[in-house]
Amino acid sequence: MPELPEVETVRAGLAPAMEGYRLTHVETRRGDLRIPFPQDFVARTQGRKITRLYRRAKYLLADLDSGETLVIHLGMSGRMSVYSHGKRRKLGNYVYDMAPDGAGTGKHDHVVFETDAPARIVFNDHRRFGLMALVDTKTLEQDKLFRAIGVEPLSEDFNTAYLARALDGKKTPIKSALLDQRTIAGLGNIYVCEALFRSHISPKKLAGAISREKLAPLVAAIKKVLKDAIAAGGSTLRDHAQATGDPGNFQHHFLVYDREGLPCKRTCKGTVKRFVQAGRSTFYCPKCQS
DNA sequence: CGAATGACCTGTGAGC
DNA sequence: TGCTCACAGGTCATTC
Repeated sequence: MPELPEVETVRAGLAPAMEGYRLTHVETRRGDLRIPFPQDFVARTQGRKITRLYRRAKYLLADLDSGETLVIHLGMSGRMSVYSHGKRRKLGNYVYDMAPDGAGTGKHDHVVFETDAPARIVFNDHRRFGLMALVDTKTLEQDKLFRAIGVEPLSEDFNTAYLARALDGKKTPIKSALLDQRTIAGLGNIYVCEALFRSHISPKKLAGAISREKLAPLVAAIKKVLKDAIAAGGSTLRDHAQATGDPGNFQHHFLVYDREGLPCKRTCKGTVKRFVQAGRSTFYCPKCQS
């Protein structure tokens, strides 16, 4: 599911039910996610207050009042769903439904948190590429999971100068370079395809061979497509849902992704092609991306 | 060293 | 109806 806009959308929907609240009950229902839970996961989370909920790259991070940070990655198919206790309830700008019978006991419901919002938060991930971990908050950025991660694309640190330096001399195609989390944090297959289309750059172009004049439009396109996607609640192809259960809407704004064989949305009269690059589908218009 | 490949896991939709 | 195949938002270990 989730690239930066989807994770950011989930974060925004979780915050009213988690931030500032206490985890009154924690249950792990299945331990074999991508990284198995620590044995004492419940002991280290239950009873703790969440002081801050934020995002780094495609990770959701919840600082606990114990000095540890709960790290959550949604993998390809992970969801975090919030259900209100007792009645449908508005918290912040979100309205949360009551839990249907059996919420949190499904086949792929791996973790259930109760908070004193009061709400039940269910982590569901049928492919189990996701993970939860606990790391020391003070040394989070040095942790194995984070120490090699590149800049946040929506920060001021991500600019033409940074990208020029990051791509300099790289002989890998630009598509692969942008997917590499060490270059930029949070881009995935959809938004790389969309950003390259929007800046007229072929995904096959070698990263180090992109002209200086094309870097500024690429940086701008990345920021714009991510912001627009966040505003739309992310893209729902199959699995992505917001914390309220609602789908995202940005899939209706794709210009190339998942449009194989359809006409290019520009006036070039080209046709969108799909091919496999580094094991992933790439969508592009050969006529107006070079 | 950097870059390419396949493995991890389940579900779904297309085609026969 | 039911089979088989291709494919899906990500990362990581292994190989060249």
